[in-house]
Amino acid sequence: MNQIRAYFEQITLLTDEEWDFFSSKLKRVVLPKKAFLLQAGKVENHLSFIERGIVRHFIPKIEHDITYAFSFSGEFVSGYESFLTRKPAIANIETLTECVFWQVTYNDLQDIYQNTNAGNLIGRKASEMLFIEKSKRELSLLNDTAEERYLNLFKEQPQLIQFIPQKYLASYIGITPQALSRIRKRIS
Amino acid sequence: MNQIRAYFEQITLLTDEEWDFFSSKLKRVVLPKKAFLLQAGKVENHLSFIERGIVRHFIPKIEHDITYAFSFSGEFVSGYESFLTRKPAIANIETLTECVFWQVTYNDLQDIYQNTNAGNLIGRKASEMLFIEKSKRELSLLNDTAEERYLNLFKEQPQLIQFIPQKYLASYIGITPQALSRIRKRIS
DNA sequence: CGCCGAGTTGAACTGAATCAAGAAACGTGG
DNA sequence: CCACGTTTCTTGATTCAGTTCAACTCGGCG
Repeated sequence: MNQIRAYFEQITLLTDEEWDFFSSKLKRVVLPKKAFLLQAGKVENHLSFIERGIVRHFIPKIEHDITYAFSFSGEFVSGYESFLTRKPAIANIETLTECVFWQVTYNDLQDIYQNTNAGNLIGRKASEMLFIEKSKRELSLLNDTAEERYLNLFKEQPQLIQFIPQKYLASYIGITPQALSRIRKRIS
Repeated sequence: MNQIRAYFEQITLLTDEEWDFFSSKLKRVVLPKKAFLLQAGKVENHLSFIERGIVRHFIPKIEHDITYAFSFSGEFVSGYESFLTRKPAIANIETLTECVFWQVTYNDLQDIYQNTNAGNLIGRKASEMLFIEKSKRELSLLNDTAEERYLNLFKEQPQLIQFIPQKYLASYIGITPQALSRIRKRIS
């Protein structure tokens, strides 16, 4: 759990009381590979810190799913849209490896927001960071070619390519597995 | 300025003291059509509420700009990535009509965050909303065809189509003006 | 009146989708 | 630990949406 405190303290120093209050709300959860952290149609009730493992966010479709994000150890993960709006999630979140999470519930988080200054600040900063990430992704989708997105993925997340099946990477890039296979052939 | 207070009070009720503190920081700015609210390369120093008018966010490119967002009266606008990170903006923000803004500076906003509970809360909620919007856009770019994105624009922002030149809409959708012209012909 | 930017239309081209089939990798049970 | 079946990856042929380049029209403005 120390890595969670360290994560927060990149944003703001916590008193021991603040940390005790927050950490008392955390519950450790272990999921095997290919398990659902969140199912489409249900309301996301957790914010989860990934101690170990990789998860995939995807929209289920009849023809083929749309994988639109991955999350890794050392990051927070949630069906954040559903978590914030309290509406059913349209996405699934699935473990790609065995995962260890530390979870806080929605109600406990609201409690933290209301009772600690640090909580509200961290919540704001976290949302700001998420916004910035999505903004970068938007520009990449508008501006870069599929090949450029694949190469950027290599550069920024080399660990991805090893553990994540290509069909998911393809979907994340916005192309079919066949097209990704051809791109890989071309640039190798 | 009352519409700003109303905007905030969708999130949380403000005491008169809180509102007075906040509104004392606001400065009214009027810009003509085709003026820059923010220039790429400069650090965004303002968060601006649009009392009247429309602006366009775009990345300047040698070949052709990438228009990636619009903002309208009744909304806040900022080169938010630059504003948050204090790094030079990569985007321009340009008025498409004459505009009236109410602006708060970065330092004044930090002041508000530090000295009011409501400020931090509103900042968090605003960032959360922005994140949700960008998430929707991400899915639209990954999943929808250009034609679907155009039709969605019609449905959700009918006022856009009248006031915004098609070449900007085309860029926003992620296609060339020629392609948009053909789509319009096909569906009409 | 003439010019210029925006929009339209056409023709050739291109990156990726689709459909289809074969090869490789993976996991599950015996 | 091997054998089988399933899934993933690759490769080919065809189709399609959108790009690019180019020519032309239209409307507004100096």
